Formats: sequence, structure tokens, C-alpha cells
Amino acid sequence: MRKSKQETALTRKRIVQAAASEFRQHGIVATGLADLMSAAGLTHGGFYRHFASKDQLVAEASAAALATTTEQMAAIASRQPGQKGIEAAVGRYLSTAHRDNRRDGCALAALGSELARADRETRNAATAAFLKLVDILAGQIDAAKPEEAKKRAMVAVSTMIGALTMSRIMNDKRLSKSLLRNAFLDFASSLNAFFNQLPLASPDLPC
Amino acid sequence: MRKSKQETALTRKRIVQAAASEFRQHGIVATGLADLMSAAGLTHGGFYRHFASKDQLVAEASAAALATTTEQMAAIASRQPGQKGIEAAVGRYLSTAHRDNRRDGCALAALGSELARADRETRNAATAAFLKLVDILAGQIDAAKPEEAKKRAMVAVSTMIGALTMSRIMNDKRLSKSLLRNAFLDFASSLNAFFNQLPLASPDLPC
DNA sequence: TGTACATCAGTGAACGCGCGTTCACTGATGTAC
DNA sequence: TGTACATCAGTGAACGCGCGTTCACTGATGTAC
Repeated sequence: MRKSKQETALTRKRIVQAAASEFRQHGIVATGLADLMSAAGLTHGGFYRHFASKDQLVAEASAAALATTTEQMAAIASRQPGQKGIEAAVGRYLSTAHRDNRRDGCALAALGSELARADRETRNAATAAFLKLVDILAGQIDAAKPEEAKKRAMVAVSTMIGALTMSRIMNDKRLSKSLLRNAFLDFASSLNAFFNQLPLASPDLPC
Repeated sequence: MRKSKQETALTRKRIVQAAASEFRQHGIVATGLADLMSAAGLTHGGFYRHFASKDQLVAEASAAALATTTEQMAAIASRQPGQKGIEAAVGRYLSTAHRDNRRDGCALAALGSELARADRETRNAATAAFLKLVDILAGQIDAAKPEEAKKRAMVAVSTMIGALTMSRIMNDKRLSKSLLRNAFLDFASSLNAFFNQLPLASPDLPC
């Protein structure tokens, strides 16, 4: 039953993609290897021909899921120049369609609190994806101060992740939708001030 | 070995508090009943004298954890009037001390993505706590439009949850700290505009 | 108030089950001559 | 190019383990008279 090198590589990708979906749908700890191997059309015994451990798959699947999200966001943003493109990307992120499709959505929102307990490699992948999203937003603004734009974008991406997470917790669909809408409107209405003017004030610092 | 009613009630509270801490520290799915019963100084067999299922404990422990957070935030905010009190509460939430103390911190950040998969009662408790935090922020501002203040506060609390979650994912402590600081400064610098002026603009709506 | 009995909080063993991981086996693929 | 053999992807059974839950048992508490 040995498979060709080409087929083996495809099988491996299939497992990673299945894991990326299953983890986002059901959570990392709650998803068993047997579940996701059968989601990839295989039996669980073959898992260790491709990966050394579940943790290794978690890292690869998280990275793969996050790459999809950053690529989609970059594609949407680049479809229109400057502010319009950014609004389109953020609007997509904060949509009810994204909220209702955990399987294919942003892993930072779908797995956030579990990623905080994951191993070093997984957390590095998550951090890199966060910074990629920040650069997508900040990079499309010709701000006078790019450092300032980046700071603003870090906060904006945090808002997106927090709002999407909370919108999925809420049982009340109307409340959930209004949270997404408020987050988007807040972002859109302050976008100009966000990136073009206003230096950060410095009141009592935390930490 | 029967215990008095008073002692039984105390034991029950002890289990709920131990669960509230253990869940926030290690996650809901990853925490076993035997773990948290021994954290409460008991053996696992006695669990079902107090609760019908793990899910019931999850709901009660989540509500208890969230109540502690909302009470602390309300207390800090009310110590100083208006904007100053709110800044103190948000500064505390976005502190490295909070980031490094998952056990006693906000469950919306510690368990966010797991809460989105929890049962109805747990999610209702989480939603109520979110709205409580929103009211704490919005309620201490004498805005011309309280509805507008509430919308702004919903976004602010989402930012807090997202930023705290991301700060815990990051391996780089400097980056983690700067994210918390940026989120706080952004909030503080826009607090006036946030609650007192600016109606929401309406560009392309998401959803 | 004192006695007799029912209740039940907590213990520790046991239930079936699914977990991550290992392994003997199969047979097609890859490689060496 | 053809043959002989080593490799190894995938299967399915099995490993020990910890999970949530159940249960017989103990003995102090609560209750009824």
C-alpha cells in the first residue's frame, strides 16, 4: 500500500487542511486525531508517518489556517486603493458570514484562548499572523508617521479579534450583529483620524 | 461522614471557586474534574453530590469568575469620578499584571474561544458580563447620547478582550507589553471624542 | 430533652470510552544492478 | 529496460492512561417522636 512521493505530499497537505478546519470548528483540545484523520479520509494509524506528535500538527495547522486568513485579507484590501480597500477587508472580517463560518475563518478569533496555552512554535505563528494583519492595514495608508499607523493598526486588529470572538459567544443574534456593526462603524469613522492625524496622548500609563 | 448544611454550602462554593481558577488557568476542556476537585481539597467521587454534570459547573464557575471581574472593574472605576475612573479600570485590565495572572483575571479573555463553544447558560453568563463591563464604562460618562456611549463602550471592551488575548499569545514580552500599552493609549487619547462628540459615520456596511 | 432512625457528604473503586501513541502487517513504490 | 529487493504509506488492533460518571459504603448530621 505504499504511495508515491507525490501522493504522500498531497496526503500530508490534506491532513493539515483538515486539521486547520477541525481545530477552528471544535477547538484544539477537543479535537481528537482520529476525528481529523477521518475528516482527511484516512484511518488514525497512519498519522505518525507524517507528524511526530499532535503538537507538531497543531503548529502546522495553525500556521496554515492563519496564512489563508492573511492572504484573503491582503487580497481584499488590495482590490481597492488606500482607505477603501482597508474598509472592505475589515468589513469582511467583521461580517456575520465570517462569524458563522468558524471552519474557514480567522484562527486568532476561533482559537485565541487556546493559542495562548499552545507551544512556542504555534504561538510564534499566531504572533506573525497578527503582525501580518497589522501590516496589511497599516501598509495601505500613506501616513505621515508609519510607526504611528502601525500602533493604530495593532489596536484595530485587537478590536476585530475581540469583537468577532464576543459575537460568537452571544446567543442573541441581534446583539451579536450590532456588536460587529458597531466595531466596523467605529473603525470606519475614525479611520482618517486614526492614521493621518492625532499623535497618541500620554495619560497615566498602565503596566 | 455527612457534613452540616453550612459546611456543605461552603464546600460547594469552594469547588466553584477552584473551578473558576483552574478553568481560566488551563482551559475548560483541558481541566479534568479530578484536577479541580483535588484543587478544592476533595476527591473526585463527591462531585455529583453538588453538580449534575461538568457543564453545570462550567456555567457556574464561568459566572463566578466573570462576577469577580465585573465587580473589580466597577470598584476601580468608581474610585475616581468620570473619565479618570474609567481610565484606571481600563489601565488595570490592560496591565501586564492582568496578562500574567490568568487564574484570577477576566474569563472572557482567558476562555474566549472556548466560551463560544459552551452551552447556552454559560454563553448567557458571558454575554451578561460583557454588557456589564460595557455599562461600567458607558455609565460613568455623562454623554449627551447614552446610546452612543454604549456603542463606543462595546467596541472598547472588545478591544480590551482582543488585546489581552493577543498579549498572552505573544512570546516576545516587549511586543506583548507594547500591544497592551498601545491599546490603552488609544483608548485614553480618544476617550473624549469617544463619548462626547462624533456620531458614527455610515460608510459601506458589513454583514 | 433524649432516643431511634433516615439522610446524605465525602471516599475510593469501578464503569465504559476515547485519547495520543505504538506496532505488526500489507503491498505498491522506489532503487540498485 | 528488466529484475530483485528494500522502503515505507496506510490499515487496524492494541497499549496505557485519564476522562466523566456511577456506586457501595461510612459515619456524622438532621429529623421525628
